[in-house]
Amino acid sequence: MHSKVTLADVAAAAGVSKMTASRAMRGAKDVSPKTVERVRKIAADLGYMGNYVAASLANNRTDLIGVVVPSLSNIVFSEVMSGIEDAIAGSGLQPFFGVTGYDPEREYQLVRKMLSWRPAGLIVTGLDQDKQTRELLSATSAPVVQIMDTDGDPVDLCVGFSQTAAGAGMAEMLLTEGRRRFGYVGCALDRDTRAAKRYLGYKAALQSAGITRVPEAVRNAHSSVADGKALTADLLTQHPDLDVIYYSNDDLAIGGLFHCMETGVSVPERLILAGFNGLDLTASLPAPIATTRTSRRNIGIEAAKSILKRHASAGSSSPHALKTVEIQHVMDARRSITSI
Amino acid sequence: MHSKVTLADVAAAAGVSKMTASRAMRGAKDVSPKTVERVRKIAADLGYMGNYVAASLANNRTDLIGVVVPSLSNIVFSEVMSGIEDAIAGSGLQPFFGVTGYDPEREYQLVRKMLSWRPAGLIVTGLDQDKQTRELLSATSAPVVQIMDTDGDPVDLCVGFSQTAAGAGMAEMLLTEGRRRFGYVGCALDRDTRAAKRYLGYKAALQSAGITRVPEAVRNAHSSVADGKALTADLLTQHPDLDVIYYSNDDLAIGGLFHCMETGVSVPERLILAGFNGLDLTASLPAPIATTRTSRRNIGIEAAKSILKRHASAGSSSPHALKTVEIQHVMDARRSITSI
DNA sequence: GTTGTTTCCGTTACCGGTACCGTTTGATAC
DNA sequence: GTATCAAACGGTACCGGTAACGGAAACAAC
Repeated sequence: MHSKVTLADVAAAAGVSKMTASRAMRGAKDVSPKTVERVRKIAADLGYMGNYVAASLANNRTDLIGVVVPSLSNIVFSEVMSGIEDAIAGSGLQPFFGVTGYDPEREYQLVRKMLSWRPAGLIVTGLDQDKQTRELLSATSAPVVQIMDTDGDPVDLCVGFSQTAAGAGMAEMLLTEGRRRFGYVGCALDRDTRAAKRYLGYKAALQSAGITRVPEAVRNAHSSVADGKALTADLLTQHPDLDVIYYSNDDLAIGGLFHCMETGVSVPERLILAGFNGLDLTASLPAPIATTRTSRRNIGIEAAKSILKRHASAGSSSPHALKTVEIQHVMDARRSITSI
Repeated sequence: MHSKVTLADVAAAAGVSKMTASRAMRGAKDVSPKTVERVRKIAADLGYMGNYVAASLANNRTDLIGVVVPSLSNIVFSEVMSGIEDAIAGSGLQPFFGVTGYDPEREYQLVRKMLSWRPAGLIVTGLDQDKQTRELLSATSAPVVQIMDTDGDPVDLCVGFSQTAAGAGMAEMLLTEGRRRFGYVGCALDRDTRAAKRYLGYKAALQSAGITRVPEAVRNAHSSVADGKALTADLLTQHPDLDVIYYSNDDLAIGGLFHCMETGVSVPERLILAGFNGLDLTASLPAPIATTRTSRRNIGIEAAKSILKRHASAGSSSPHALKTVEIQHVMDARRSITSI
């Protein structure tokens, strides 16, 4: 076992100073090729493994990017993370994730913890952190990217789209399809502020069209296909005349579709179902549902890129690198609505 | 801005030594309650934020748990991660994730990187790492948990179930259902060694029953519902007489189901479709498919727990804490097959 | 031969905490 | 009044690297 080989050991074995060994291992200049080779060989023989903790402390920066998401059971966030991964791959940076479970207190603790690691950047979901979390985020010198939402006031960088506009856009599309009797099914609107914003946009757009009555079936629980099925059944029992139902996401809408298939409600002829996210699955369903395709993968990619950009220019930055509060990238969810 | 407040600053402001400030912040003993209160107040006023990097270096341990998964687009791993999160919550430990994309080279690099952070533990997916990765894993003093698979030789701890047995179990169930004409649809079997193992178990069980001809449609690409649809179409065109198709996972099977619904093949009467994983979605489908329910959430939980256990006893451990190669927890996938 | 100019390497001083051990102080005991 | 002891706090030496600077040797130019 070679459990605790340090750089000093390698240096000693190679007959050079710690500093030279360090340079050789990192591929820095000011070392002769022969020495590099020798040091590396010895390091390999000894089973030396660098210590990021020490290195990070020494140069006062880590190569970690903290990523805060509300949930992992929602595939959307997995895809965001996947995009981040891809954008970062090869840059030497390393993402580390944390899950809040839509709990503001956990979010605060998580952000604190992450900042204690002095990350190279932070990516957090949404714009609606609570006050103390916001304070933390604005006090950091690391770049902070808020993603998935642009309806609000970003702390630093922001990559996403307007949730309100997405909801409104869907309503408008459905109106032009000639529908008039709108329903709504949602889950966890108390905590999922983005879903709530979509609902607001949806209702506002309908209101503008003179439609004020929007029967709803909501539940404050984690959303699932099974919930979509059950809530749709509830809603249609109460309001059998509906000709469109908007769901807070695709999972619920798919559940709704399955309910309709089992009870013989023809989709989309008699009833249009509209979800949100544009999951791959929706393209393969036996009957078409409407959805808003969100480019969540790209959101992850763009978020990571904007951190990389800052990171790259970090060395040459002016001493007082001001935080540029800006919306880096806005994806237009309104434009990516799948019509029926 | 209070960007670079260190413990020394806090100590100076409080009129105590760094050491006392450190103890006060950590809630260690040997500090008077008054002092603790004063120091903490000043720390809060100054916006002091601990530095995990420095702390970790000083006491030679981090509270990080590295988690290596092959993919994030597969919801199964999200759920594993979710289980890990839950089990760890409140323990002070912090998971950080990495994605290999089923690439052994990336897996090696990732494991190296993670170990360079001197984590409190490592959770990696599968038992089939390549040689150099295995060497890294066995050289570490941190506990290593390999998950999702027990058909092989674990480096240290292991939480999972036998993939081979799962495949065989499904075959046996289907045989007792009276089926005789078996097909198979799979994706990425070259890289997803666990799916490959299930297929082997499946074929072996069929062989024992005297069935040697198993038409297959496979594709070396990332699996999706759309692929399931397409591959099922291919397979049924070539072999319309099949009365059962086993898929390498639920996504593909769901795609198969959608294909059957669209082409009028009655499921499960004429054709049984069998997937793997037991996704929630499968319970809500308009027609029943068979699947193997894997308790992936529990796998995550148990894996994290076994690391916590080691972590807790780390202080009192003997100097030569031997690695105990053991299978900590085995879930029996064979027992959780959903019959039709 | 003297004076640059590279190239390569070592010395020193940290980075921001914590373990370990020593010291001071007040209280209690005798 | 002195001995004893626990509680509270400080000094020092690290943890394992790296930045910054300095210096010696090798090579070039004049």
